[in-house]
Amino acid sequence: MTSYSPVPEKKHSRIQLRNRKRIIDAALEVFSQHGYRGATLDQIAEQAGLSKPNILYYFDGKEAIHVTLLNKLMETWLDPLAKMDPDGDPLDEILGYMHRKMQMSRKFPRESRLFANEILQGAPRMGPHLESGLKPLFEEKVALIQSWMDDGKLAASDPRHLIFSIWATTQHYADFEAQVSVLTKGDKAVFPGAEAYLDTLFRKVLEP
Amino acid sequence: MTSYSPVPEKKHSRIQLRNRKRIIDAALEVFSQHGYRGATLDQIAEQAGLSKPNILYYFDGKEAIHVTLLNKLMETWLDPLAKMDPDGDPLDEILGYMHRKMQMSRKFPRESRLFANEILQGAPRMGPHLESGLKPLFEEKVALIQSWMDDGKLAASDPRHLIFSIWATTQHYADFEAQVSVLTKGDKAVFPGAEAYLDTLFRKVLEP
DNA sequence: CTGCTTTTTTACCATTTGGTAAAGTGACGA
DNA sequence: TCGTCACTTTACCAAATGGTAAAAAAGCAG
Repeated sequence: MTSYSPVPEKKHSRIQLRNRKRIIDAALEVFSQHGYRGATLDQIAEQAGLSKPNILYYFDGKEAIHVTLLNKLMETWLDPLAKMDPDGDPLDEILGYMHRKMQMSRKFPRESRLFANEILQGAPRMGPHLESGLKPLFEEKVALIQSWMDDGKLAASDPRHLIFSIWATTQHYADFEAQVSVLTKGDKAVFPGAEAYLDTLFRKVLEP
Repeated sequence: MTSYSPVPEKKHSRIQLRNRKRIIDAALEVFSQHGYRGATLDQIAEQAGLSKPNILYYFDGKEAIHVTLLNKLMETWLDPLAKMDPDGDPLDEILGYMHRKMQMSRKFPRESRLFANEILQGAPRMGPHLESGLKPLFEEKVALIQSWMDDGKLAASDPRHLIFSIWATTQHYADFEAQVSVLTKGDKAVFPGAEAYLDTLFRKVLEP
């Protein structure tokens, strides 16, 4: 069992904890804005309020920071889907999921863009995580939705493309914010409008 | 009037034309895969089969290549939307638009990722184009769709979010291909399935 | 206080990368 | 065949960037 920390085993002092958190926060800011290659250790250092060598005291390198960040956020990212309840009302569960994803776009746009960047580049540092983290969850929920459709509780369609369309439409507002904001300038209620629109949209596809 | 070309005015020899095209093609490949900062002139040079200084003989620099590329592709990118016909059948026109966008994702995924990269980073080299190229067209079509809705030819909803959702869902298959392919491994008919699903989806929102 | 460990800084380094100067090569008309 | 102009290559350079070594400073247990 190797550790990411420079200290061999889990010896996390208060300073250790505080600075590692600072670095991860700074890295989220910088990586999500510039992508992996576009981000520099100097930028992360400045954002974190630490010197570059000091950052390398806490992490083994640029890539280690990025991987740690991705790992840390993976659970948060999958959480809304994991919360989809097999025992709940099918329509409520899926619309609820869509709304939770929308909240993610609204509250965590940096996290959204971080993942978007990584996937766009072909997921070079996240391939394994897609297989081991996302895929099983995806398949579980696809099967769940399929069973709801088979039971006639939802209109039949391809559950995989349904999930893709939820991801696409909700993440769009975070990932393509630069474009959305140009095209909706002056509208203070873009997110509420989007939520209302998507609610109607998915309700119409899903209602039996 | 300044020109991008090293030759002051429009003196485009055969070699000039051929090599500029090679460079643009190579740049599309490299920029779409690695993003602006991630791409290097050496990569573009190798892909183009030319030396780096030779590339700089044809273009003023990395940024000039990127800007030229973006400009060249802008029209192609907006074309499907521009083709939406005010005199056509509303439902056919919008679904037709969606299908044309889907074709773009299928046939020009690199172009899609190029734009996605640029927007994700906040459109630093495309801001003006969004304002001058995309925005007027967007607003024209929003007004058109709104008038169709006002006339009762389509179910009422927010035309802006409708267009966003078409962009999001169709481009998803190109931009997040790395993720889609992991989750649909073995399925040879992802695109046809997506098209059928999206056809149903938008038909249900749009039908009055 | 004291000695030891953890943390931070200073001073570097090697590589990569965008870019340039200038010499060389080739095509083509007079 | 020669001169000119368009194109290409060779040999560089300065800045940026990821990373390191080692000294200095700060914590902290006794």
